[in-house]
Amino acid sequence: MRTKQQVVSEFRRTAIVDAARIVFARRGFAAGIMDEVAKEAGIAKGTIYLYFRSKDEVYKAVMDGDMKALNRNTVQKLDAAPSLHGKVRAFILARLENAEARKDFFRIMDSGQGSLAYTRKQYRDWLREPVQRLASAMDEAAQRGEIRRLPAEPTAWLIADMTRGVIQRRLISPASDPAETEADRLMDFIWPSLTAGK
Amino acid sequence: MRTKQQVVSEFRRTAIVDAARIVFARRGFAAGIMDEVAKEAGIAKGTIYLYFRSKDEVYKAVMDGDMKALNRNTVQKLDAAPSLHGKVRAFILARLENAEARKDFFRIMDSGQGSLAYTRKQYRDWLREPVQRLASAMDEAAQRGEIRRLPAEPTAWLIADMTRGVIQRRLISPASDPAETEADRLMDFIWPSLTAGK
DNA sequence: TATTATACTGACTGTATGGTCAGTGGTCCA
DNA sequence: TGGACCACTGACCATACAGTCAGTATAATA
Repeated sequence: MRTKQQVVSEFRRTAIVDAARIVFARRGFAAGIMDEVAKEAGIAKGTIYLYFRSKDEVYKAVMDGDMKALNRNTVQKLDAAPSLHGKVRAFILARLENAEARKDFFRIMDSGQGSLAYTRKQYRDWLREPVQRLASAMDEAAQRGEIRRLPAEPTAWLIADMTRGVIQRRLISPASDPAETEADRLMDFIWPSLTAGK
Repeated sequence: MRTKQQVVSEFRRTAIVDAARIVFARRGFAAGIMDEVAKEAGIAKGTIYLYFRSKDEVYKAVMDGDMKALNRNTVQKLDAAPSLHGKVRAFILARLENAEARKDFFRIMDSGQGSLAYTRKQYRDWLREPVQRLASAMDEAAQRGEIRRLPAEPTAWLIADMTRGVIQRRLISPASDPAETEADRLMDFIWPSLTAGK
């Protein structure tokens, strides 16, 4: 049973992280000032420092939370799809839609601002789980003869890289097509490559 | 005939831009302080402001110069290749090798720091020429029946996005394979997709 | 209701740094 | 040789902002 205290405390933490996400997305990490985060959260700046050690900690909290949610979401949709084709598409679509729904977060994460070293070091770890799921699915499909034999893990990373590249372009020049269309276009490109010679 | 004055002036500008590239790459834009740029260039800080209006201007000079050089290089190699396969590979390899050779610049450009808005707005324009060359080459090859018919420009952008994604990964986790190998791996993935059904 | 404990506030501090400008020294011409 | 010119210098200024902490409001307890 959580005490009233704990509930309030968690509420504040969440409010701060939410506010920080908005401010960092709007201005970037360096120009996203703590006074503004406080204002956005409707509290005094000092209060933030009751919950977080530093600006950097707040940044990490934003990144960690969103990244975990995104990866959970990706893995879930990937697992739910029956075929390999569906799984690859699910992976791509989950990333694209998330980028759409949470432009804020993706702008931060994309721009790699803030504790750069931290972001860099974490990036591969964050992505590892969904990518490895994808790789396993590809391995199994290859054994069933559905796709050609290819190095599953590098290829899965390649697909992740492609998706990321497309997301970045869509953030830069306002997305022209809906995520579904973009996912289909990507699949049109990827699938022949996986099945060539089959 | 350039006057002695002009020569010295150009020399200084270059020295400043070179120093700025190093410092910004080392620390990022925000933390790359002008005192350090001056020190790196072996001049006083005030001198920088004789040649550039602001820190932002210096940043733009770094980006513009490097971007133009990179694109010139890409187009040149692309044009030199005889076949479409060669052209696509040349495009990828040029980007990869440049990223390798000028990690500094790519770290800045990748991290999108500095005048963010500027970088974002320019990015598509910068890439447009090489990408459109690639698209034309693909169109021609499609007409010759070498590859399947597909929307050339979106596909060319996709290849550019893929390449960028791979470059980013190689910057994050120290590149394990030489650029040539990576280019081949990418081609193994891309080419079947372009020729599927042929 | 009085007392203690706890959460919160926001004015303030210290520092970092972009940009300035009065002064210096070297160069060139008369 | 003198002096006008100007590229260059670096101490200095103004500002912005992360983080602090003495003080206040609110809630819990007796």
